Amino acid sequence: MGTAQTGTGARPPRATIIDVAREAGVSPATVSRVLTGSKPVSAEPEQRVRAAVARLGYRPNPAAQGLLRGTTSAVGVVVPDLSNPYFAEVLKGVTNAAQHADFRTLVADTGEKAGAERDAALELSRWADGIVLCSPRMSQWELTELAAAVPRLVCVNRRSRGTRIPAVAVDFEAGVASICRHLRELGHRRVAYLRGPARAWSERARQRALRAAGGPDLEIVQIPCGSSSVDGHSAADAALATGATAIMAFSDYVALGALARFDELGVSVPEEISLTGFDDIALSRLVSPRLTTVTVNKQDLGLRAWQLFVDTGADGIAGSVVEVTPELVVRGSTAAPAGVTSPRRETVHDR
Amino acid sequence: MGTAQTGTGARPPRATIIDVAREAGVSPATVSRVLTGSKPVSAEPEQRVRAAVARLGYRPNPAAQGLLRGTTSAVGVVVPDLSNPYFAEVLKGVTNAAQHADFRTLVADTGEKAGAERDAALELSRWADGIVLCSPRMSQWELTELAAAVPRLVCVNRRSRGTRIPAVAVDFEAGVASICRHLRELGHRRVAYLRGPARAWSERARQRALRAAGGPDLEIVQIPCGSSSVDGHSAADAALATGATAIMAFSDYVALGALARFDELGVSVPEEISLTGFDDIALSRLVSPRLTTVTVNKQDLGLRAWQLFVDTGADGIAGSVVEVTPELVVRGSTAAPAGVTSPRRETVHDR
DNA sequence: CTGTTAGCGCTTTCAC
DNA sequence: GTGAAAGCGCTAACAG
Repeated sequence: MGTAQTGTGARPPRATIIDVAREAGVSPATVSRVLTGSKPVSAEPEQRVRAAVARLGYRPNPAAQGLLRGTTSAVGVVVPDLSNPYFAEVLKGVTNAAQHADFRTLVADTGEKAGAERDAALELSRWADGIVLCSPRMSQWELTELAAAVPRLVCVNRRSRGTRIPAVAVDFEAGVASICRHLRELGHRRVAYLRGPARAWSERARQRALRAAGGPDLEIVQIPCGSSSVDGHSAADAALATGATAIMAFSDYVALGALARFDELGVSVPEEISLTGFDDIALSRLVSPRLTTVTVNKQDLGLRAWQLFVDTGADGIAGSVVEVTPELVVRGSTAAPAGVTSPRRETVHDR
Repeated sequence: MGTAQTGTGARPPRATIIDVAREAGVSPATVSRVLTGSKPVSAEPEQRVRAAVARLGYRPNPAAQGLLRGTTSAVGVVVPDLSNPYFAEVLKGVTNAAQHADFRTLVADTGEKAGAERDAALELSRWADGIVLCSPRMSQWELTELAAAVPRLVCVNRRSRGTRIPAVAVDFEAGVASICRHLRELGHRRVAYLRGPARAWSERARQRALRAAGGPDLEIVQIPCGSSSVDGHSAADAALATGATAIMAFSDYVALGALARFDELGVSVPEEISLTGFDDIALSRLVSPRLTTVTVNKQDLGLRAWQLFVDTGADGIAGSVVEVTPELVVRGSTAAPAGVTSPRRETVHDR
């Protein structure tokens, strides 16, 4: 159908509803009614309107609609780092769900800078009906302030006790506990923990779990590290120096960095040292040995954030918190420490 | 500053410019002039306006501004798959650049479905001043049609001969050629190529390069594969069965899948078989052996796409094409084939 | 069932 | 240098 003029030449000014009305020989109101279905229109004019819409390639101007309706049909997503597959997956989860509901997704990357989060969220919120804030690094106080300024703020991986901010969060305590249990069962007694960013709520949650899990039969040695694979690579030597028989990394990403370092050093995993991650990113099953970790459905996290966003009425009530419990997946990177003949369980729970 | 009411309770209806005007004892026009700087305003009223703005937490309604100005200050990015780190990086590049210019970024994920691209782009374009289309899988004809319907369409990794669509694209031919040269120099004479998606322009470009590189001293055996690591994992056996001494994968992601399969099979890389990727994603230097590949700055690709978007006037002229030449990085996954004592170059060009 | 009218929040002439 | 008024494109009241 040679309707649209192809390629070359000047672009026609975008058709307005008035153009369509004129073209169809009806009033703008009728066009609107056909398009929104807000009120019944008889068959014959409806046909003419639809034909005119198609002929002119008309699509309503969302700015005008938004101005009138007072909503944007958009949701903003603020993430610390799009390069991090974890956040990319969460974003994908939100986007897919939003697309399904005819919502647009706006995205902002704060470059891991806690100071940028507030402004990014505030700015995006002008253009959106609400914000999904991923793993905010900002202070509790700032977050509370922000929640007051933004209509419908939903957090991912950040629960705030005092407030009514809806959130979906991984149960980091449970995840860390299951890793600790696994290592203890294998016979490990001394574990080095590669710490995440101090400002991250998820790191503080992990610390709570470690305090609970640590004891006379499981000593935890803390190693400052970070959240990237480069951090893991750098911290690996210090972890090794502690004499621990197992290393628990803040995340899979960090663990992969440590694994690469061990490879360089000729330290074999899991024979000489066991290694665990957190999150189960795609690559963790592509490395050798495959990484024992705790699995989190990241897209699902995004989907649930979207649902909270929807549930949270525009009036700002409802403040439910969804907790997602991660599952341990035992793969090749953990084994009994050298010398311990605990029955190495070959039952890999993977898949 | 107890300005913002914190947390609890009902949200105040967002302040309008009229509220500010009343609060400051001036007319809305003056408020507008202060905020946009479109015309000079004397000092004293300006102070009162700024104070009122701060007190009320006023921020202009972008829908109203957009309606009046006819622009959205937003750019749409359409990608096949946000889970793919390649596209996540490109998106990050665009977003960062856009943020810098006070533009919002809208994102859509087409789930690798060629049929969804057109609709996603069209829909996003209603809300944006233009679209960055990443690695479109749609037909040339569809793309041309789309370019006519969307103001300012910029493609990433897709050049179209006949049209004036601005694009930034990796020089896949040069990348493939450099890999072929590298393998031939090592002494390989028979190479299996793991094919990408047939619809991808980048795959067709690779095929052109392979036709040029193949010959009596370098036989290329084509293996149908795909673009994911799972595809690479599945196709690895067939590639092995060809008797080739080296495998060239469509991308790093695919190569990592193949590498995992070789690990399962106990086939050692590069001793028994050499393996190459394409793109140099972050994980390729975390696996063992580290992957020989061709490096592409993916965020830079996004940045350049943004620049093209800016350059392309709203009138739709200018149709320049930027070509990015990738560089070979030789790492541990390639070596001379067994039996050939070509001087194994230990000079790793990495970093 | 359909057309006319008013107005969403803002910017920008046009007068003063 | 400032205010009044018109209008961006659309939808929701109102008439008819």
